Amino acid sequence: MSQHANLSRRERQIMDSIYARGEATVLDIQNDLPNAPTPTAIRTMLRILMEKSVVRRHKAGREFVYSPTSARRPEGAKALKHVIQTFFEGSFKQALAAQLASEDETLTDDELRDMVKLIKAARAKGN
Amino acid sequence: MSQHANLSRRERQIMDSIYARGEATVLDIQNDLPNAPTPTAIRTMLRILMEKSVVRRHKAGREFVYSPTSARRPEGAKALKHVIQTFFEGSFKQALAAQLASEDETLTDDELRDMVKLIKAARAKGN
DNA sequence: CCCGAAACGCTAAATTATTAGCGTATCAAT
DNA sequence: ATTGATACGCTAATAATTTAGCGTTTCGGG
Repeated sequence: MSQHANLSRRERQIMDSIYARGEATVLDIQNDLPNAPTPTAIRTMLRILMEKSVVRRHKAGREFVYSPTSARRPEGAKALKHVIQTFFEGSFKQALAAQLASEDETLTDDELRDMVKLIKAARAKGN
Repeated sequence: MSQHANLSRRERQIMDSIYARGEATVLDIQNDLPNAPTPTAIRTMLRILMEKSVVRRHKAGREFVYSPTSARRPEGAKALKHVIQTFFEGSFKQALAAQLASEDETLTDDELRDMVKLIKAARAKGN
């Protein structure tokens, strides 16, 4: 199971921030968090997350930069799968339909065209 | 923002169970939860979730059946969007690519064909 | 009608999560 | 070298979550 699922609310929010950015400083994270606490509080969470081995860090100048220990794509795939399982009866197709029906259309025509290509390539490969 | 994001870990797990099933009894939920606590504990969480107005319930025979107050699809769309934002740089296309690349191929050829149709229809409509 | 099984709610206890306080270290500019 | 600004970690407090205990209710079968 994705480690993500076992994290507390704050821990997850912090991981979301780090994943969305690729890597992040304490201040980056503070900017992303809803009802952000003090930097010190965030550092405490980060220390815990390090103890759990879900983040690591390196020094950049005077400050630390935090990044996930698990690569983004695999984690994303798991998260995606979970959402599809929970809300779309396990059907990616339904998720796609929902996205296409979404009001705030974020998909450009170019992207749609690319997606068709991706799918066709997958079908070809599947044969 | 999706209410989902503000819930505690257990609350979220419970909501996931209810959403995945459409509706659920206490025992259903207990079956779904990792490290499931006693039914009484689950009832407490459900009571809290009711106070937060995220679930409602109705009686079926001797027991209660719980269901979400927010419809599944809109919630799913929000959850999906969040995952895409967090792990795929906001690009649904990338999420699709990840899914297609996924080892455990859950997408049948039929589904892929349908997806192409959906996309084409969306493009046509977009013009 | 009475009993046992199964479900329930309330409430208090225990565990976790979340936060801030406070003293220390680092760095750059004077 | 001293000062000021910024970042840090440890630790203890506060707050929230999570859990189980216990008495009550409900329902079906004897």
